[in-house]
Amino acid sequence: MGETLGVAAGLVRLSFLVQCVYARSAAAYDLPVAQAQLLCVLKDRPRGMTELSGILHVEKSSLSGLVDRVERRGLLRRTSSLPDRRAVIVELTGRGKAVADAFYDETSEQLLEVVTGLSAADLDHFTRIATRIVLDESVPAIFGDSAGTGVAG
Amino acid sequence: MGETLGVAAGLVRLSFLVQCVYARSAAAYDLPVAQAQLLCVLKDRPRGMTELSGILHVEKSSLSGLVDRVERRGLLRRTSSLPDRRAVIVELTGRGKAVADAFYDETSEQLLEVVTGLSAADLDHFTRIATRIVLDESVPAIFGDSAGTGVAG
DNA sequence: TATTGTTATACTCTATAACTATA
DNA sequence: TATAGTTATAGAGTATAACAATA
Repeated sequence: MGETLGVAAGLVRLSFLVQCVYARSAAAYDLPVAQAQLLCVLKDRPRGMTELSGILHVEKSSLSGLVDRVERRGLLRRTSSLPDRRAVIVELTGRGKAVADAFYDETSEQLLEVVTGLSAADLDHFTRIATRIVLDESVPAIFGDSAGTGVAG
Repeated sequence: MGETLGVAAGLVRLSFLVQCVYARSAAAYDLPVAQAQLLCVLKDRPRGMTELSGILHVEKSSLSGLVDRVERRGLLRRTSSLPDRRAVIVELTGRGKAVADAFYDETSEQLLEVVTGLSAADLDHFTRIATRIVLDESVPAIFGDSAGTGVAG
């Protein structure tokens, strides 16, 4: 052994690896990464455009086009919010929900394989620390239905 | 306490966080993420187009355009390989090297801040495990000059 | 006036397919 | 024939600025 990367290099390369796995899984569902990400955010509940913009860290104008493309695939629909007639609620269709669930499960599985070589103790420790960082930094809930809805610093 | 994400959610959200930090840092240098990434790969040594294509996981045709745009900024130059006259060697210019170094240092610093809340022991453990995963999976050396030149599975 | 969302525009990034030049 | 790289083309993704409708 001996080779040790710094924290920063470890984080960036790990991130690159995760992106690759995510992208490969998305491609298996014929989805661009951005669209798969949107599906995952909408997986558990409908969201407003401004809300989605904050979660995904994209401008509302960019989001309009992204939602258009996913809508064209029949995976989501725009609904109008009754209380505020300016607002739009974005929600998955039945097919959208099915695709989102399948993609989520498949991606989770592929990611588990990435950490297959770790001991149970290391895996547990690693998960705990990663969770800690992510919650500390208020990373939005772009994957997984549990905690975290804020906007990352 | 109580809130715990699964491994997969932890990995994806951590990756999202790292991407955000990376993107913000790149923006501070007026660089699109892909261009910053290319600079980091070239930071320590020149590379051929096919080699870069494998490291960055992009088609050579896409890479041609990417290299064009960075070249137009005066941050790299194409050199011809003497032994094989088909091959092209891509290397940073003086300014490119300066920008790459500055971006790399700044990004590393920003990423360190992300793990500021961890104890020394946790940070050490985390880094060791992340390094282990990244080396096990042969993640290319897209950041940091140490080990890893293979192509991710 | 402020906010919600869209449209117009321009650029980056990406892949596929067809191509040139060299090996 | 095979490999190195480019060009052509088309589409996705993004931001900025200007706009419409509602609050």
